[in-house]
Amino acid sequence: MTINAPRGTRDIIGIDALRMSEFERIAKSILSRRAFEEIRTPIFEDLSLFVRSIGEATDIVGKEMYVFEDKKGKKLALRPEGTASLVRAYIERRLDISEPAGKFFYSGEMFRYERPQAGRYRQFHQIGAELFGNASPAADAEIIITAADILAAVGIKDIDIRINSLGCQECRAKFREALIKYFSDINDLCEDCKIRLEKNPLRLLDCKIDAAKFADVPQMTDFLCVDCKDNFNSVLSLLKAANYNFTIDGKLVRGLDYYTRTVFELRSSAVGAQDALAAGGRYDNLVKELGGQQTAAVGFALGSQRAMLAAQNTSAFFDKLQRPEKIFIAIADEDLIEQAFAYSIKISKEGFQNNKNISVYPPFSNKKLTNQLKFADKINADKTIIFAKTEYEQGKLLLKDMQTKTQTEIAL
RNA sequence: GUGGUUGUAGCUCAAUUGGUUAGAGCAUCGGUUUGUGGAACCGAAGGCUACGGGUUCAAGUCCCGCCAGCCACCCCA
Repeated sequence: MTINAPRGTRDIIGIDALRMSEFERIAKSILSRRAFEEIRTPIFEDLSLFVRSIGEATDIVGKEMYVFEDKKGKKLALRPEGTASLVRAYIERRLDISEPAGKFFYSGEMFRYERPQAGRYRQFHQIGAELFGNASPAADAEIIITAADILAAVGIKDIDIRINSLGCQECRAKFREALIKYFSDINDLCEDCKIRLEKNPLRLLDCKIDAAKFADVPQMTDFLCVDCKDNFNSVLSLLKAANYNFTIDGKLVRGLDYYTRTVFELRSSAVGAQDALAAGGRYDNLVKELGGQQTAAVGFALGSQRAMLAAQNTSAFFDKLQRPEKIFIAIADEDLIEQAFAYSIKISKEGFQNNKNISVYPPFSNKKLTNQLKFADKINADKTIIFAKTEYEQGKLLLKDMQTKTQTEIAL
């Protein structure tokens, strides 16, 4: 009986692993140029952290978390997203006091028990950034732009930036009431919408079945208070000033409870229904709610596998990759195996010390030279160094260029 | 969690509609006289048809279950 990878997980191998590493490299390099610092948080946390930050009523907390008890009966959960952990660390290390304007990013695996689909996995990789202590619309704009830049840098075209404002607690409450009133007058809501009306009326705006019935639904923008409205408009002007196109989407609401004011999603038509490649927003109350100082915050999270899926134009990617020069060591005479082996170890070590971008394949015995050269081809070796008795006794090796088929002698 | 759909060799697919021993291409491995590669030719290996039941003289093919992938919903990155 063979054992398979659990549902919704996968082995990333070969070219996909390369792409993944390269994607991470590009993202980190963009983030660090915008002064975000990396932070690595635990992969599991106290269950209550997620319940309090993401919200008890959300699906993520309600039915998608991997929850378990440790040997002392402590309730823990595999992280379903990154923001909660980061905020926890920010408060725990008292960065809200010592470094209130901190800018951080993370890159790692998240876990959600969902039904898998292309671009949706139970273990998935996210890269995200959080910008603390800055309530300025410029912070919102920078976060959105940074997420868009990462996607663009890996060759994703036609990124649709959707943006909305959820307002502050006051204006959201008014909007919520108006929505409840509006929807209560509609009789033939779908089953899901009836539940949403109870749990989270904002989510009705998202419904794909009933959307047609909501032609004259109240718009959030009409309920924003003066401050929130100014703030939203400033974010939009900043995006325009930096030449980023966007669509205002009054129906955009996010599934996590902690958002305030700006929310956004970056979509691509290059994938199926799982088209949100990155998303995020402002959450000015979360740090305080989790026990820190009142601290403004805004961030995004980006789904790496989804981004990979959307990045069909992968050539741009690999153009940037500096492939190492592959060197294969062959032996024409089997009794030179020890010398050849030691030599291969030696040059790979020197390559590391001198920072030379090479990869060395040590020799193996039992094979004819013909087969060794075939193998060199298969692995796409650039050079083959052959240990041959006659030349070796003169202190020489044969260096074969696999592309040009030319062969020269080199000193041992 | 709901509905739909698919599952045959490492990969892409066949198998005359229920009928002998499940085939092919690519990939793999070996060989073509042994110190020189990509081609060509010859050969080999590789399958309890995802898994488990059932119907039938007979099941890769039909039925049920189960697992997994995909599509949409739900949700979300």
